Amino acid sequence: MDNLNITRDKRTANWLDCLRSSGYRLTEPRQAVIDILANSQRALNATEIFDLARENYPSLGLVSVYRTLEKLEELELIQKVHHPDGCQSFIAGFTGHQHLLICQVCGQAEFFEGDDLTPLIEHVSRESGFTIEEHWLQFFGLCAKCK
Amino acid sequence: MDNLNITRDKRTANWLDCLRSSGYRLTEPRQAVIDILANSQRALNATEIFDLARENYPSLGLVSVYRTLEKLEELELIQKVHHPDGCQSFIAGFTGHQHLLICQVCGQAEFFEGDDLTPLIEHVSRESGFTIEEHWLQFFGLCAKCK
DNA sequence: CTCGTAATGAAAACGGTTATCATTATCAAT
DNA sequence: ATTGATAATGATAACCGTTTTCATTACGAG
Ligand SMILES: [Mn+2]
Ligand SMILES: [Mn+2]
Ligand SMILES: [Zn+2]
Ligand SMILES: [Zn+2]
Repeated sequence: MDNLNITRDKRTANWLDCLRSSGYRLTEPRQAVIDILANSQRALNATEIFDLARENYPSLGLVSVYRTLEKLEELELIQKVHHPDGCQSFIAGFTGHQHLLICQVCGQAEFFEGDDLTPLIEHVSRESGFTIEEHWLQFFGLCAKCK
Repeated sequence: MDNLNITRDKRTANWLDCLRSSGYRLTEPRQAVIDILANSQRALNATEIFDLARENYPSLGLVSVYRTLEKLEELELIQKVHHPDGCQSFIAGFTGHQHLLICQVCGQAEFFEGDDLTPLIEHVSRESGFTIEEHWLQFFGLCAKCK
């Protein structure tokens, strides 16, 4: 629990550092957005972030949420999540190549790695004549709580 | 070439049959949309279909494109394609479990199968406590023509 | 503290999609 | 073929999430 809070604060601090060292100012609206997004277990869209952040910082404007999301995505601190009912939500991203596992009920998301698609990619590549440069892989299911 | 046209006509005819046997009427606007989509090598959005279909059927309304897409998706004749710059395009779907390979330059799409994600799914499942029920897999690259 | 300017929130504009509605066209029943 | 019920259409307006505009605020280097 304590441990979790330390983790949270570290991520928030890291994001703020990252903004500062990229020449951006550390403003209250940005911190309000980051506080929400850096600690969310699931992907959130602009309106959800807006509503949650305003609980602690009621003067926040929706436009600042959009502008902050733009910056965080540009700095690769968050990434867009595609979902059957909406492709405009964001989640804190790790570094490197990872994929998402999403709960269809509560939306809780986890990253996983360990996919070795190399043989499949080579096979499809040969078969199709394509040079394959990127892949999207995403799992959907029920988290431990929801099943 | 001839062979290709026969394939095209068959798919179009099949879609029309499918509409009819589902109780829908066979109208000219619907046929205009189907003519485009049933023969496209790449995913198209509503506006693209509208522009292409109006070349042969100029009185077509954009709203009819949206309504036809709705029906075709419901009948599982087409499927939505998610893409880094837009998630509102559609492509003719095959039956069964297949994945897309998309050219990043011209958009040409091919389906592939043969992915065996079972070991990975089991591993991630054990690790996370999730029950995994669905997966999305999509490859991006350069087609033979574009590389 | 001062000052240049990045960042903000309110409001308006924008653009893709959906809803409304009077008119038309399909097709089953004559 | 003709009819008639109504599904489907296209024009128009409404909708809603996102972006742009702009006067004001507040960050932070000096
Ligand atoms: Mn991977
Ligand atoms: Mn698969
Ligand atoms: Zn859940
Ligand atoms: Zn190509």
